[in-house]
Parts: sequence; C-alpha cells; structure tokens
Amino acid sequence: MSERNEKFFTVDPKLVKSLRELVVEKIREGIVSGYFEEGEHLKERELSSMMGISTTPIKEAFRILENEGMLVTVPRKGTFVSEYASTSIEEILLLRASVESLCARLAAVKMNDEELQELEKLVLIMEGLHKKGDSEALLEQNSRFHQLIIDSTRNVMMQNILGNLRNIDKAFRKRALKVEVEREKGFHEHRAVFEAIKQRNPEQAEQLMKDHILRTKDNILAAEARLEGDRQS
Amino acid sequence: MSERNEKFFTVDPKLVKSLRELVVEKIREGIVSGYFEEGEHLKERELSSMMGISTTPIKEAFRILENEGMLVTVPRKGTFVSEYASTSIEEILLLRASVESLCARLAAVKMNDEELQELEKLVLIMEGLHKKGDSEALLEQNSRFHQLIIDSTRNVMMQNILGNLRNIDKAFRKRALKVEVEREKGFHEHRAVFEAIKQRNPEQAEQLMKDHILRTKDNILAAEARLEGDRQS
DNA sequence: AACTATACTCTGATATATCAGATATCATAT
DNA sequence: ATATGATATCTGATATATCAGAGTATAGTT
Repeated sequence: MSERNEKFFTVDPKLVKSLRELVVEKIREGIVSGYFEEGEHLKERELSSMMGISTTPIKEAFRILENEGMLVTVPRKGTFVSEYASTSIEEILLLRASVESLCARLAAVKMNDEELQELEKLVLIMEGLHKKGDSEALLEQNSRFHQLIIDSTRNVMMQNILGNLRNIDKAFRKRALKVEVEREKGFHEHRAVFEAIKQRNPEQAEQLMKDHILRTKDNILAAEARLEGDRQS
Repeated sequence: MSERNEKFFTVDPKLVKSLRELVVEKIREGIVSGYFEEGEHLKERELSSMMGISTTPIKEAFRILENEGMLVTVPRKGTFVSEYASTSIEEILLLRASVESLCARLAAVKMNDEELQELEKLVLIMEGLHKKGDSEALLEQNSRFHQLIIDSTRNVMMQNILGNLRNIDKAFRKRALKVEVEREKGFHEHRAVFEAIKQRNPEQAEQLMKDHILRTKDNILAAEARLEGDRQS
C-alpha cells in the first residue's frame, strides 16, 4: 500500500453536486443564454414546480447567484434577474486582468518551492503540446496554469472572485465563440510569467500577466466583432 | 406635491433586514473577531437554537458567506470556517486598490453628466468639511465618493466585489483601529481623481485611484505596526 | 483481545407547512 | 365617478418535518 500513489484512489466529496449546485448552474445558464430576460421575476414556487424539486435548494441557489451579481433580491418583493447581468465580456476580462495580475504579483512572493516545481513541470508539458500543436490539450493545461497561480496566493477571496468570473466566462462562451485556439499563441507569455515568478519578481509577474490577459481580451473582442461583421454581410 | 422632493418620503425596501442578513453579519463578525476559529464546524441546528430561529435563514446565510469566501461547505460533511478566512488586511486593500482603480477607469468613460455633477457637489462638500476639520463627517462623505464612482460603472460584479470587501474591511476595523482620521489627508487625492474623471482621462483616473488606496494602505499598515509596537513595549 | 455487524445518533439535504407583506379585485359609500 | 375599505391571492420569509449519509458506540462472535 505504501508505494502506491494514495491520491489515486480517493474521492473528493466536493465533486458531489447538490441540487442547489445544479440549480445555480441551470439558472446561470438561463440568464446568460437569454432564456430569462433582464429584470425578470424569478419565483421560487414556479421554479420549484418546473424543476420538480422543493423551494429550499432554489432559495439557496438564489443567495449564491445574488452574491455573484446575477440576481437581485428586494426584500418582500422577490428575486429578479439583475438588470446588468449581461456585463460585457470586455469588462469581465478587464476585471480578470486586474485581479489575476495581482495574484501573479502575490504568487511571486508567496509561492513555495513545491508549487513552483509543479508550475515548471506544467510549463514543460505546455511546451510539448505547443510544439505538437495540440491546442485542445494545451487549452486545458492553460487553465491549470492560471489556477495554480491563483491557488498559490492562498487568498480565498481572490480564488472566489476569479472562480465566479470563470463561471460566467464559461457560460458566456457557450453561446459566444471559440477563439480559444488563439491561446496557443499565449504559450510564450505563460512561460514569461512563470519565469518572473521563479525569479521572485512581483512587479514583472504582475505586468506580464496583465498584458497577457489584456491581449487575449483584445483578440476575443476582435474575433467577436468579426463574427458580428459576418452576420451582417 | 410637485415642488417637493419626492425622494424624501419614500422607504427603501432594501433597508429591511431579513433574518438571513442579520445572521450573515453575525457570523462574519464572529469569524473576524475570532469568536469562531478557523476550520471550526458551524452546525445549522446549533446556530439556530443559539440564535432562537429556524435553520432556513442560517442555511441561506451559509451560502452567502460561502460565496464570499468566509465559509467552506463540503457536501455531506458540513460547513466550516474557511482556513484562510483571515486574509490579511494588506491583501484586502491590495485587492481593493486593484478593482477600484479599474472602476475609476471605467467611470471616466461611462459616468453621465448627472452623476458627474453629483460627484462635483460632493467634492465641494468635502472641501468645506476639510477646511472645517470635521473629519467625522468627511469620513462619511469619503465613502459616498467612492461609492458613487463604483456605482457609475453600472457593473454589478464590481459593485458586489467591492461591497464584500467593504463588509469585511468594516468587520475588521471594529477590532482593529481607527486610523480613519488619516483619511482627511486623502482629500486632495479625491479631488484629483474627480478631476481626472471630469477630464474623461481613464488612465489617469485609474492611476490616481490606485495610488490613493495604496497610500492609505501603507498608512493603515504603519499604524497597525505602531500599535503592535506599543503593545510590546 | 480483535474484528465485525448492528443499532443509534448527529447533521446536512430536502420537502412541506405556516406566516406575513404586497398586490389586485371588487364592492360600497359619498 | 372616484375614493376607501374589505377580501382574496400571490409570493417571499420563516418554521418544522423528513430523509439519508457519515460517524460512533456497543454488543456479540471468534
């Protein structure tokens, strides 16, 4: 037993999804996809009978989504789809650039050797995928790269904020577009961020991360504009 | 009726506090004040009997606090005080500087004339208080100043993030310190931020706001260090 | 003494019931 | 015809009941 990788045969209880989680995802999707309109009144009982469950998990989901900014609850009135729920992709990415570059700065100071090693390993893997041109797998490792840096700050608040942003981003993408392939280009930027963290250079890490996300932002917006243009012609 | 200020005699339903809100505040305080330890298991039924209410509002409060990062819920295990709930004041302020400076940038673009006028009026009021040296009142207007800028972005996500940060900040302050007087010095910085927004200069507004918050951060940390020093000697 | 199986208990997850504010309807009075 | 009051209904807020997983203690077997 001792030589085996013990992590292999464990189960993470966090993978269990409660009804509440399912409801959260369903409503979030509903909002982002346009199934629910801005300002629409979401009724606990109505949703509960639609979904065939009781109101309790709905209630809890409301509180989560409210905290995320997707819903607004007015006491004794009800819960409504936030008027500004459809924050522009641009602002979401600006926010991400802002918070995540701060993470990179903190990571350059706080990341321990073990984490640094893992990050290095990841960069090597990404290099391989980059050379192979396997952008599907690269994409997945990319988000692991970002997550590692975020987690190394050991700052729950930032983890939560970025987690929320990612959720929304993800929901958006479903209907939006897949310029993700673009990100293959980002490989060199990732490597640079890693180097800055390794050198324990917070300013540089922050700046590089910011530039990286802002550049992908511009690309995403450009791609979206192009799509929009195609639709017109 | 027409000449009267109609806003005067309205009631904002949002001022009604539900049990859930009270529970949120109570638990947040409990965590920040150290009444609850990190990692402590918070039990719905226990809290409900302690507080003399049912478990439903407790449940909802849990979900809000979880989303804020104060609590962690493990499915089928329970809800626990986040191990890293006590994020340092420094990181909270770094985060605030980061997000709120982005708000200032957006405000310089998105703020409408009406809001701009209100901001200008506020700056004049603040100037008066500054000259009078009424730092109590100035403090209140200061936070209104920040709030106006945040709201003008019409970005719920940022509003929520900064709302959360403020809550936590507030809870911290209770046990922490009142270097708030310091902020009287910040008046000129506020005016500068306002000018940049008025000039529709996003870069400058962002930079000035960032500098402003980072400076107050340094002052707060210095004051805390001083306090710490006093305690030692 | 050690191991196992069963019962008991704790607790979160979910469902249901109750209460109270908000809104709409309608009738009645002026 | 309009204003006021009574009533019904919708819905969120809260309370309570039920269910099921997880842990623990206990008793029985070898």
